[in-house]
Amino acid sequence: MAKSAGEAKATLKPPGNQPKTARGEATRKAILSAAERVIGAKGYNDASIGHITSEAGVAQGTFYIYFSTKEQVFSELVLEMGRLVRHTIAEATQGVEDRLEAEKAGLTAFLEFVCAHPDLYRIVQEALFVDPHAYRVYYQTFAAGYQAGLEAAQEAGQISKGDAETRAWALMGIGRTLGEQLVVFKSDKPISEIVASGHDLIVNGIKP
Amino acid sequence: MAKSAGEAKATLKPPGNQPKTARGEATRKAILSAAERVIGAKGYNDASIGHITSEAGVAQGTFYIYFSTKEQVFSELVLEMGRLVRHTIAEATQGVEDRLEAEKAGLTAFLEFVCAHPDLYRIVQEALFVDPHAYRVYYQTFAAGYQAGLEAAQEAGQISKGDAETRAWALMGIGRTLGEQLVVFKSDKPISEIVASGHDLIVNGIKP
DNA sequence: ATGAAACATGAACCAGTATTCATGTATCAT
DNA sequence: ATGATACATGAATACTGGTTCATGTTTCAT
Repeated sequence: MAKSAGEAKATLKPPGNQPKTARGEATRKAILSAAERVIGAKGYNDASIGHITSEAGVAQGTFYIYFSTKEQVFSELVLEMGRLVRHTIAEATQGVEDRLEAEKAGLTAFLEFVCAHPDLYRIVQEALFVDPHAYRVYYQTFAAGYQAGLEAAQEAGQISKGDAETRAWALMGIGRTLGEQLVVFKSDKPISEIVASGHDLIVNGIKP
Repeated sequence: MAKSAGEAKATLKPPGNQPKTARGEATRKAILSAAERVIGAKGYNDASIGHITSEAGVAQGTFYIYFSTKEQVFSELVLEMGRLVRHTIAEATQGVEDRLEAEKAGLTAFLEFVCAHPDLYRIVQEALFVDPHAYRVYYQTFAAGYQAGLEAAQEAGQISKGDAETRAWALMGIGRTLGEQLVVFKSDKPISEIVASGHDLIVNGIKP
């Protein structure tokens, strides 16, 4: 019942137009992927529709067959980034019983991900201005999952007691900034070293 | 000698025009402060010169008496933000002998600062796209200072040994994200609590 | 085959806005 | 007083770039 209504008037969003053919599907993907590269490289404002479509190898008007607005393609990228990151980390920590080990695996996976997708990484930051809602969703979803994980680990006695919400944000911040050091500031330090130092900090702190 | 040359051709930057009168000084400040509010609120692109000047209570042309370009006023804001933050933290940690205590004082000062200047905080993030150079300078300067402090504390045996560079970035990330939680996500958690939890994490880690 | 739906094109439209400029007005040293 | 310099104005300029549209072309069910 709730489902049938959603089709006619799109309870949540009018997504431009969804392709109905394999050809359309391919074109839409081409545009989306071009947008990722172009926006990631030049930023939202300097990335014109013309740039994006020419990178995708289609005419300018084609863009508006699949996206109703420039902002929409951006939002979609942010959403996709969120799903990808969470999926990547979930996969990497799958089956790791010890939380401290899971932290290490998660941090490693995250840093590898941002190295593989430097564009997407920058895009999320710009969302704070271009699409604040997407930005909030991105971080709040991530933080909520993180917090739940920490709380479970506390119950299990795998980590010390503490304010899981603040911890979640703080740990997220560590990953974020270390990722930025890699991608934005182009550090050549190997990921394994960064993870080792970062993880030691997370586990033991800095007290003598 | 070095000075006299600097005047004619500005070795470092042509700062639009520096005012030479108290009146000019005041106008320039008014524009800069209006720019902070407007850009902070609407973002760089949606903040037009018209918005800024009308907020400042001057005509549009007046802007170009003091700034040669829209980007320049932005850069100046980022630079100012950097100086302000570093100054604020330096002041707060002044004379605190123990590094662990200094961390707490610094984190508190930082969070209080971002609460007092939410606009400036957002502006720095946007610099990644609008003025990447200013962005890099901001974080690298901050990180370098942080790292030096950590290294000194290590020598003094006040904190454990570890990769000071990575630690500096990680700790910066904690402050950054906790500040964001406050300002962007409007958490109502009192700063003292956030600091307590964050500081405990920094000092002791999360191991059981 | 064939008509309709989906897809594609790129030139034209148009709104917004950064920047310039010709024309004033205030301030101050002499 | 008076000329010079700093400061202020706001309309005009110039250009960018998102979006639309009239016109094709491809795909596919029947």
